[in-house]
Amino acid sequence: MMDPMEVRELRYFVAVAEELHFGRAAERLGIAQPPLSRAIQQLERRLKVTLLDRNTRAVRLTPAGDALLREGHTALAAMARAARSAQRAARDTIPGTLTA
Amino acid sequence: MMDPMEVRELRYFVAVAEELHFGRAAERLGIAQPPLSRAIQQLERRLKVTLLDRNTRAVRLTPAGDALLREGHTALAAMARAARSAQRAARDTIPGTLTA
DNA sequence: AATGCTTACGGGTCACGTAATGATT
DNA sequence: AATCATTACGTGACCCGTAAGCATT
Repeated sequence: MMDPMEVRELRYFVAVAEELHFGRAAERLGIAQPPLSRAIQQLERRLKVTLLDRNTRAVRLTPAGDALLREGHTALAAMARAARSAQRAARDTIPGTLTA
Repeated sequence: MMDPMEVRELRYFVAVAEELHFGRAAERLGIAQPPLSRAIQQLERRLKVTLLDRNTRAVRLTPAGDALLREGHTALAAMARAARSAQRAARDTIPGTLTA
């Protein structure tokens, strides 16, 4: 019932958290504001946590949002590293020198 | 054109890589074999890397697959940790003690 | 013939963009 | 009135399960 956070959601959140502005974040991500707004809501629902205060004009991070921003960078980096690691291993493999 | 690996794909791959058997991995994931098989193919296409040798009867890891399995665990853990970190920060926040 | 991965096919969900709405300055 | 996030609405892509296909033992 509580499935894991997806990379796309986290990427979107990081963009908003860094820009503190949905419009600029959407532009940076190459999407429109509405899907970005919805993705953040979905992530908040998934985690059952409020990540952003957008009461007034300004968008600000909640403590939970601040924590997710910091750990989020690490997590996204780890995902990217895993992918690169596989690609490097493939590149460094001389066809015929298999692990077996 | 080369978008990032998703958590679902990596989770599926780890299951197959650990079981070395699509049927058991699918059962463990609570899905059918076909979507699992397709997800692995999609991941291989995305990374442009062959992760599994399923020529003969047995399923075996390629060097790239082996690398992804090891780094993959770390990455999935980092994603889960980021989520928990946000939830913990929210829980530890007394309503009224905001960062501002 | 049995086992096991893959391809074919149909359906439901999800993510997106455009347009309209609401709220704040 | 202007700015900016959200909700409404329709469409295309994606993911899944069932069924059929194909290869190996």
